[in-house]
Formats: sequence, C-alpha cells, structure tokens
Amino acid sequence: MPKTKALHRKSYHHGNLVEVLLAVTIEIIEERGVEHVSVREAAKRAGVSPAAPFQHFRSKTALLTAVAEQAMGRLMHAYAAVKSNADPDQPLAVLEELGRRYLQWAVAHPTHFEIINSRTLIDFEASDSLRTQNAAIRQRMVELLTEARERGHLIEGLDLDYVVLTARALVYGLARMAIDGHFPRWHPSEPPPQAMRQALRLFIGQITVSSAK
Amino acid sequence: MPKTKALHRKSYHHGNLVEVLLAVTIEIIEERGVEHVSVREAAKRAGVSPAAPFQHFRSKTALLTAVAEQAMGRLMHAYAAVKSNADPDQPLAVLEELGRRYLQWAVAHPTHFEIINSRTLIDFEASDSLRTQNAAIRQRMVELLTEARERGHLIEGLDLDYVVLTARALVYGLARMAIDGHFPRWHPSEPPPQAMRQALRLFIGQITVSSAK
DNA sequence: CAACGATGTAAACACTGCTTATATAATTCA
DNA sequence: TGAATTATATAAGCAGTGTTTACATCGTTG
Repeated sequence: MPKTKALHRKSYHHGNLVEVLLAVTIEIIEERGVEHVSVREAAKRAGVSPAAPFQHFRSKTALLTAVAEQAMGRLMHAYAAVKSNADPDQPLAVLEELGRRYLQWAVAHPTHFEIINSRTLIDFEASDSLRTQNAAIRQRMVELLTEARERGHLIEGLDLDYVVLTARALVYGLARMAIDGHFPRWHPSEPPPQAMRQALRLFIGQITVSSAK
Repeated sequence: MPKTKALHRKSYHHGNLVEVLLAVTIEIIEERGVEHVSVREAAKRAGVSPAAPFQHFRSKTALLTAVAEQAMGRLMHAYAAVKSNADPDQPLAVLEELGRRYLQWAVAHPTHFEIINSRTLIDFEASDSLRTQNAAIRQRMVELLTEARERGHLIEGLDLDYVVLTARALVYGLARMAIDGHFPRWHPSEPPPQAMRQALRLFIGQITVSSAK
C-alpha cells in the first residue's frame, strides 16, 4: 500500500503530472482555441520537459481524448440535475428541459462542446467512457419519449428513432450555430436566447398531442 | 491586351499555379482530410517550390478560404437545379427538396461541406463571396416560406425567422451526423437515407396546415 | 542496500507555416 | 527592337510542431 503522494514540487518527479496536464490543456483551449493546443506548450505550462507528457499519453490525440472524457463527465453532471427541476409527469417537458440544458451548457463551455463532438482531434471510438456516456444520453431520450407515448402525450405514427435523431440534430445544429456566432450577443451564463428556445419549443410542440397540456 | 497564356510546362513559370493549387488542395483534403493539408505538400504536388504558393495566397488560411469559395460555388450550382425539379405551386415542397439536396450534396462532398462550414480553418467573414452566397440561401428560404404563408400552406403563429433557424440547424445537424458516421453505411451518390428524409419530412409536415396537400 | 520500475530529461528527426533576398521570365514602354 | 518594369518563381532559413530514442533520477520494494 503506497503512502499518499504528497504534492511536493521542486522534486525531480512532478507528482501529479496527469491532472496538471489536463488542467493546463483546458487552459490553453480556453485561451487560444482547441486547434492551437500543442503538447509542448502544455508541458511548458506544467513546468516539465517536452517529452514528459508522452509518458502518460501515447499521443496528442490521446491527451485531447482524455480532456474530452473529463468534459463529458461534466456534461453528465449538469444533466443529472434536470430531473429534479422538471415535472416527471410531463416527460416531454423534461425532454425539452434536457435540450435547453444542453444548449446552455454547450454555449457556456464551447471548449468542452467542441472537443466532445470532434471526430478529428480526439479518438471517440477508442474511448469506452465517451461511447457509453453518449449512449446513455440517447437512452434517456428514448425512455422519455416512450413514457410520453404511454401517457398519450405523443402524437401517433411517430418512429421514436427518427424523433430522437431529429431532436439531436436540431440541438446539435443550434449549439454549433450559437458558438459560431449566428446569434446576437448575450452572456452565456443566461438561459439560451429566445431564438434557440423557440426552435426547441417549435419542435417539442409539434410532436405533442394538442390535448396534453 | 495580353496574349492567351499557353499552358507550356517545363518553363520557369508555372502558367496557372492558382488553379492547380486549388485542385491539388482539394485532392489532399479528399485523400487525408482537411486538417492534414499543408501548403508545402500542395506546392510539391503542383511541382513548385514551398514558397511559391505564398505569391498567390497570403497564408494557408487564404488558400483554404479560396477552396471554400470554389466549393460554395458548386453548392449554389447544385441548388440552381432545384426549382426545375419541384412544383413551384408547393413552396414547402420546394423547401423540403432544398433540404434534401443540401444533405445529399453535403454527404457526397463532405470535404466541401466541412470547409464551407469551418470557422477555424477559413476566414469566412473576410470573404465577400462566401457571405453573400450564404445570405442568398437564407433569402431563398425566407421567400419560399413567405409564399407558403400567402398561399395559406403555413400554420399560423409562426415567426419565419425562427422557422428558418430551426430548419437550418436541423439540416446542418443531420449533415454533420451523417458525415461523422451516425448513419448506417450507404453510398453517397444515392439519395439521403430514410432516417434523414424522415427527419426532414417530420419538420416540414409539422409546419404545414393539414388542409394543404 | 541493491535492484527495479516509474517518471522525468536531453537531443534529435522530420515535419509545419511563413519571411527574406534573389533569380528568372513575361510584359510594357521608349 | 532593346531596356525597364512587373510578375512569378526559387533557395535558404527561422521558429514552432509531434514524436522517438537513449539516458538520468527518484520512490518503492525485495
């Protein structure tokens, strides 16, 4: 049983290089964008030689993938709070709230959004964590829609797979457009702007039977 | 009045370096992805020194922006054929056809789609051509929706700006998901797969008054 | 305390975008 | 036509990148 590692700097060994590397990498991304990350710069900020990061990450891609995993974890955490905030008897309202949260989170942390959804900077398929958490989100949506159908809130004749697909595409597209500056300026800590809410509202409203609420 | 430039190779001057650079850049993108483009490689393929491209493009970004302009031109060309293919008395059908064409084009030429929509590899704002053509597409959508409203095809209470936004976000998201491999494999020369068509259909159907068609 | 594995370094290789000074060809003008 | 100018290419080099290799140092454990 190894003793607890003390964080004594100034020693030859860093102590917690991995965590620090992830932190400074996010720092770089937030300062200069994902595409300007270099492992040399990360190493420098961690106070370590250019080759040191390669002891812990096989490649730059591996480093960025680890950052993505951490970001995805935070998204899941933000999601966990949704259920307590919406009426569980209105699954479609929960679904809408889910979409709003995603948009708010994506625009408040475009850095994390970008890296999670990148298939060129990270190796999504190689990460069990990313794949399973992504599948969990989809599963959650299917469950909400299924419950809505059982309660008679959903109009008939819908293929749930297509609905999920449309919802995801819509929200993803909205997030991208927001980040790329297609919306009037507003502070990201506020709820998503009217336009995005309306687009979501439009979609949810259209799959809801008119009698339900 | 300069004489017509003959394409005699083997001379010191290349003759039509600009066009050839655009061509080989697209070649590289299609072979190894947008992010692996290097102007040195492009220069090599054009049979020219590494510094030569900088006589015609101030930076790598400028080169890629020129590629994007060319790609956007092709998209507009593909769009031009839509009107002849759909019933002008059914503007919403035309809009849907527009969406289908965009999806088909995007997935058949992911390279072009990617570079047109990138705000990191190219300088979108600096290109008059890109901005005006992008605005033209939006304008076309607004016109179609306005005509649909005048004909009574559109349900009431819709803000056209939001509808356009939703439509664009949806189509963009679908294209991205398709390119990122969220759909079962199919050959890009075929029409978009069932899932994408259904998502589009769902959206268009939901903004159409039930009496129309 | 000797051995060892984990973790760091230094140095180098093959790339990259881009700049500067220079050479050559094509075009314009006297 | 011949000279001057302009357009277009080159060579050489700077600073920065991802990654590998050989070696140094430390913490832990037999």
